[in-house]
Amino acid sequence: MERLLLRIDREIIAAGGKRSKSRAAVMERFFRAGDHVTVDELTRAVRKTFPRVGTVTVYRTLKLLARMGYANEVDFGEGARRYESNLDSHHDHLVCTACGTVIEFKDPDIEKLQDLVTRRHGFRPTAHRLEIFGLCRKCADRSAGRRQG
Amino acid sequence: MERLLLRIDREIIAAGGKRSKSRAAVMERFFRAGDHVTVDELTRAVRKTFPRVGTVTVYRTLKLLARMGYANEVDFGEGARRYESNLDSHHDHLVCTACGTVIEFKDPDIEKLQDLVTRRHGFRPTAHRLEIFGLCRKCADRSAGRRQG
DNA sequence: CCAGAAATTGAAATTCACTTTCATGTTATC
DNA sequence: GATAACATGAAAGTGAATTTCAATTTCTGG
Ligand SMILES: [Mn+2]
Ligand SMILES: [Mn+2]
Ligand SMILES: [Zn+2]
Ligand SMILES: [Zn+2]
Repeated sequence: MERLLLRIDREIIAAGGKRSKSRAAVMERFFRAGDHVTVDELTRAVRKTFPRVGTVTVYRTLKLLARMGYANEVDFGEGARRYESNLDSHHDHLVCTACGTVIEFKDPDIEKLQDLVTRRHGFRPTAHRLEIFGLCRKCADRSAGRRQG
Repeated sequence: MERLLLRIDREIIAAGGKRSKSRAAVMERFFRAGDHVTVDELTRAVRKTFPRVGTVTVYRTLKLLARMGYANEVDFGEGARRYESNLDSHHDHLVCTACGTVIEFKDPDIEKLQDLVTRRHGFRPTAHRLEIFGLCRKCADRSAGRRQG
């Protein structure tokens, strides 16, 4: 983690950038924070320790991390996009429309079938996203309980 | 098609609405148009025959059709959402990032595997979307050709 | 330590898709 | 055709995201 931040910093400098406290604070919080965070959420979190950090810097830092491959933009159709760290391998999402919980999953079989589909259409895939919306276990149980009294 | 429009009109009236020329024009164009159309695109198309139709009416009509189940909102992350008619059964999309072509596909095996995933997590699915981004056959060929001279 | 050059910051302005408002026009009903 | 309800569209309003720009910070190297 400390390692990661150093590595990213070095990469930024190698590309002609300079270090900065605000950006460092944003990055640290981002990689510590639970994933799938909005710019607004992250800004509030960062400001607990660095109250003067502007929203713009959070926008810029997350865009930068995404460009460098350390973060992913995701969009669950809520109106604001979310970011997740891109340190571990690809996964897809179950999104609870009641409580907002996001469950990550990997399914190699689905991925294989996706490859077949694209091949069948002469399509050369570069990225994909699979999102399943519905009720997480907790919310499903709750609504079932309510239904039965 | 004429049938469809009549049916929708009847449904609107049954719900306390009234007929309207603008809305009729939008609906007709929408169901004739190729799918995956933006509000802006559809507005321009409608205005070829009804120049006075406002963007707002297109927004409202598409929202209405979506609420009534005759249209779907889709979002390929371009900044503006798209609409498609919802007359035939569910499908997913291959989206060419070079030319914008959208290929629709159905894969029951993938859907089955999705069901397994959700079951494994005690998740009750209500909707999902699977989008694969990349190059369509044409664009893939073109870029391959360029690479080889 | 001290310029000076270049990158970074954040407040404010801007953009853009989309929604809301509201005065006016249309449609249905009696 | 009078009346009430609905639909329309121009204009104003929202809200997320981006751009602008003057001020600040970081780095270099004398
Ligand atoms: Mn994730
Ligand atoms: Mn489609
Ligand atoms: Zn839930
Ligand atoms: Zn293409």
